[in-house]
Amino acid sequence: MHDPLVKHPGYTLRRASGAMTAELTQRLADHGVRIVDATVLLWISENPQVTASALGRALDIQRANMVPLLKRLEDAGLIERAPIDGKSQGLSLSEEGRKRVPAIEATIEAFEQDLLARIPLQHREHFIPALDALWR
Amino acid sequence: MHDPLVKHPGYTLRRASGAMTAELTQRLADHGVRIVDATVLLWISENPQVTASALGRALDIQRANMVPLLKRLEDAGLIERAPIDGKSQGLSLSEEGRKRVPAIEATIEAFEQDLLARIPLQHREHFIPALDALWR
DNA sequence: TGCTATTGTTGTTGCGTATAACAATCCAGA
DNA sequence: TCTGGATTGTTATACGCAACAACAATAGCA
Repeated sequence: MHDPLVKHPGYTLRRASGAMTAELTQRLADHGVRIVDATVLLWISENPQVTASALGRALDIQRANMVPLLKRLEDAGLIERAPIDGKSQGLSLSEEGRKRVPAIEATIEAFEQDLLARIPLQHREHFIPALDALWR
Repeated sequence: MHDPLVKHPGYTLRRASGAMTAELTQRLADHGVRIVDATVLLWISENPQVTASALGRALDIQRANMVPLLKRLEDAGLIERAPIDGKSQGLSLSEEGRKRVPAIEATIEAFEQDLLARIPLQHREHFIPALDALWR
């Protein structure tokens, strides 16, 4: 059967992204978090007191969609909110969050290493620069 | 604000894929089709009488999810089904489908070219080989 | 012939994202 | 200082895509 989309960068990009996303989702399931949860936790860890809106802008997540996401993390006892002023609230890791984020981070780091290791050596250094040109 | 995921290939891959997917979705909207519709149409065009199951296997789409997809294309008058035997049916482009697929294909080709053009020259030839290693 | 695998299908669920709207609050310019 | 526009968090709703379980009908092989 003939594949009309072999050698098409956009198609290849979508397929590769889908495969890697599925794998990371699987690995993070052991920690009870989704990819987007882990991403947000890492951002909050690195930027304490960041605001929900600012976080949404950085990750390209609509403000409205941050609501259930943060609620989930708060219900899981991983993050805390503290009012900054009358309308903004700063996000930070809770005690429990600080305890569990390192393992999540380690899982992500291991995944990233494994991903990179699958790319033939001669192409490896070009991977991130090429992708960066498509969205940064 | 510090981004904890800069230089992470998996994260970069997801972001680049998302950006490109959004752009292609936009471009294909002019033709009234989604990305997955266009992909299926191209496959059927290159493989007349292909079966729904075989198509699903090639594109990693569950058999069950092919049903509404093909129904949409059939309702739009773009494809036709012809029984192969008692349980399989061959898919092919309809008259209308053959008329409209070339423009859709041209849109995709233009998109792929534009995508590639955004990647700095020294990284360009490494793009597809690197991605292929992640899913093929 | 009989058993297993395959095909198309239905129904349901979950996840991620998009849009519109709203009240409360802020901030900067007149 | 006042005020109008922008921002923040939130609700509700919808869409697109993928996953799973189950089923009847059929095909193909032992």
